Amino acid sequence: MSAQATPAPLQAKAFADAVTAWQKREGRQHLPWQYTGDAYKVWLSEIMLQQTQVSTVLNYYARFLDAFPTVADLAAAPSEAVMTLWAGLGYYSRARNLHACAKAVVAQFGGQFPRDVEALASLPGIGRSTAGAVASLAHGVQAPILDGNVKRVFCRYYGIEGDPMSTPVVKRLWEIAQHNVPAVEPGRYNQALMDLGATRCTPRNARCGQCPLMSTCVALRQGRVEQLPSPKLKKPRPELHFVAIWLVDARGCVWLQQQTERGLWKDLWMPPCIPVPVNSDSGSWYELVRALVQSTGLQVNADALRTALNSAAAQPWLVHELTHRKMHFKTVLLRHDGVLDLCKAADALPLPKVVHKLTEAAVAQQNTLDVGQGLALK
DNA sequence: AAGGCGGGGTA
DNA sequence: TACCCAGCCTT
Repeated sequence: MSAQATPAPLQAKAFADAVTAWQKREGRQHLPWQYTGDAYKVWLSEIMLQQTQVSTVLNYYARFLDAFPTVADLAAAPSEAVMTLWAGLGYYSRARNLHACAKAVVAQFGGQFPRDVEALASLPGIGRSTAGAVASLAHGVQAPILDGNVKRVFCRYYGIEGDPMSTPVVKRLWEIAQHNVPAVEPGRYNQALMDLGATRCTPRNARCGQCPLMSTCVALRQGRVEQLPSPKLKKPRPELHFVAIWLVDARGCVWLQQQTERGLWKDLWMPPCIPVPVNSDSGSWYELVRALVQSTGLQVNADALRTALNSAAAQPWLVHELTHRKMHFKTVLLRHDGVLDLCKAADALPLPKVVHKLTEAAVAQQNTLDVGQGLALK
């Protein structure tokens, strides 16, 4: 072998030893769910961390654990309490599955999370990767994980081309993950891979000089670190426009509806929102808004409605961006001199972030409005 | 196999 | 602005 021979990727045991030793020196050691041996804490953190960064999760995790110290507490809680604590974290099916999973753990496993990966993966909201994380991190079971961080580390270290979300690449990555996970300290090893992806093998500006795998990394040797994983093909996001009806009563309560259709923000509470063409004028909104408000039994003053619509139209669009669409809102502010039914405290309802934005827009539109008192339900 | 699903951190 | 994050479920 010549002096210039390029070193091959490490064998499984050497690979695991290298990253595990690195984790003990330089990995993350003080996250609140780490090294507790508590499957409930590991599971709760893993669900929250799906598609969500650590810094965002920390506060939600602490509040959840305070409200529901055990899986039995969570299982016994009302759905609305779970959703309200989750509100703002996004991907709300995670919260519904979280609650269903807690109930299943109590009903099927006596309140103890199973050690077996297959059993874990059969539970709501737990897929193959999360099952591997809970089994290895909480129970020391030899099980692999494959999240976004691990995919990036493997794609670079082994020089794997292709969309990392595509079926053939995912299949190969799982084979590597399965092959490399060690029998000894599998949890520490999995933690090492996640820490590497989060702190060294980052999407951009990777810190290869501080990586324990730098001497055998294919992407680094070939100068392709910034090119791998291969970029996903991006699709254009639909842009949707809505008129939000902000109907406030004499007490400052606001009319909200629970989203019952499957889809975006299901189970959460929002003011009624009417889809409108982007360049529509306020005159074309009139009949839609009038019919919607009258459907509640309230009478609508035509002049007041015209004024409110014109005021709304004069506002800039409020933009709310999601991964898969871009939404624009204008807020029509309407007053009701009486009292709307079923008033509840705002902090007892799950509201998506966009409702907080709409609240600010309504306050800005008429700064005498007090929206902090409660919410009217219809 | 493809699409839907939130919100925020980061460069 | 664009990318992407401790993915899973439904169709």
